Amino acid sequence: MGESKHRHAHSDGICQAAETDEAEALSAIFKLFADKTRLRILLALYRSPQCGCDLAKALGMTKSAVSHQLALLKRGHLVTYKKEGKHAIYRLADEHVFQMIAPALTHVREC
Amino acid sequence: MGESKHRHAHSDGICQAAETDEAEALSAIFKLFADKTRLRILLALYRSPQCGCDLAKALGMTKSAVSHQLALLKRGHLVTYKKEGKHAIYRLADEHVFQMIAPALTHVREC
DNA sequence: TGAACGGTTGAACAACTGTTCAACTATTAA
DNA sequence: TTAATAGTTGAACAGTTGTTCAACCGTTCA
Repeated sequence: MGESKHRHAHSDGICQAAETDEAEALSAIFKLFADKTRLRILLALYRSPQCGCDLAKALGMTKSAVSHQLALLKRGHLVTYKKEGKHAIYRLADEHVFQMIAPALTHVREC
Repeated sequence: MGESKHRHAHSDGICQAAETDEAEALSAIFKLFADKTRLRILLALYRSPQCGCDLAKALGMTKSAVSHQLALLKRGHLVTYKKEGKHAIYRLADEHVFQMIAPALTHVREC
């Protein structure tokens, strides 16, 4: 119990991930962030929840392209939406999105 | 100064990223994490620095495949290496790697 | 009713990506 | 020297992925 082969006291969870196919699940999440369009959508929704129509205008892309990407983000539980008449208002699912992006931003700006 | 259109007090950095092509740089980093093999390499190096040869054995992959992925990780400043005789000892570049993976792991386990 | 708008969907295409293979360099040991 | 090991590299291939296009559904408003 008290002994450990690891250098890091907080590494148990991460080391476990290395040995199982949890790595596959992990990569699936990172894939969602690994696209410029999806990132811009997430960042726009972070600023304020909005409908797909406004997103398309803000990004200068077609409704279809945005809808396809939103579908992936929905499937990955990164965004939620509720229908309001003609519109579908999208918003970030939780604070994880911010917690994922912030350290990446730090890394970008330090390189 | 005191007023803000945003819901989040800590959002300035992130909102800036949405408007510039910093989103492209961001996605480039996430791409490095968005592959099972590269994640397994990073997680193995987190446990302990080691040579490419041992990595290949641990992952059950060819030296070539591992070397290709290590080259990408080097280019992205996620790992460093030093040559020691025949071997090249790889290690994580900094703590960012852990800070990027930890919240993703949380998200995986909560879904 | 019908037109306009918001949104979704599937197929098709081009672009990208990860692995394999073969050839190569460099170091170590016999 | 030769053989073996560690590692890199570029081309080629298959698999994946993001956008476009066209067709479609549901809601609103005239």
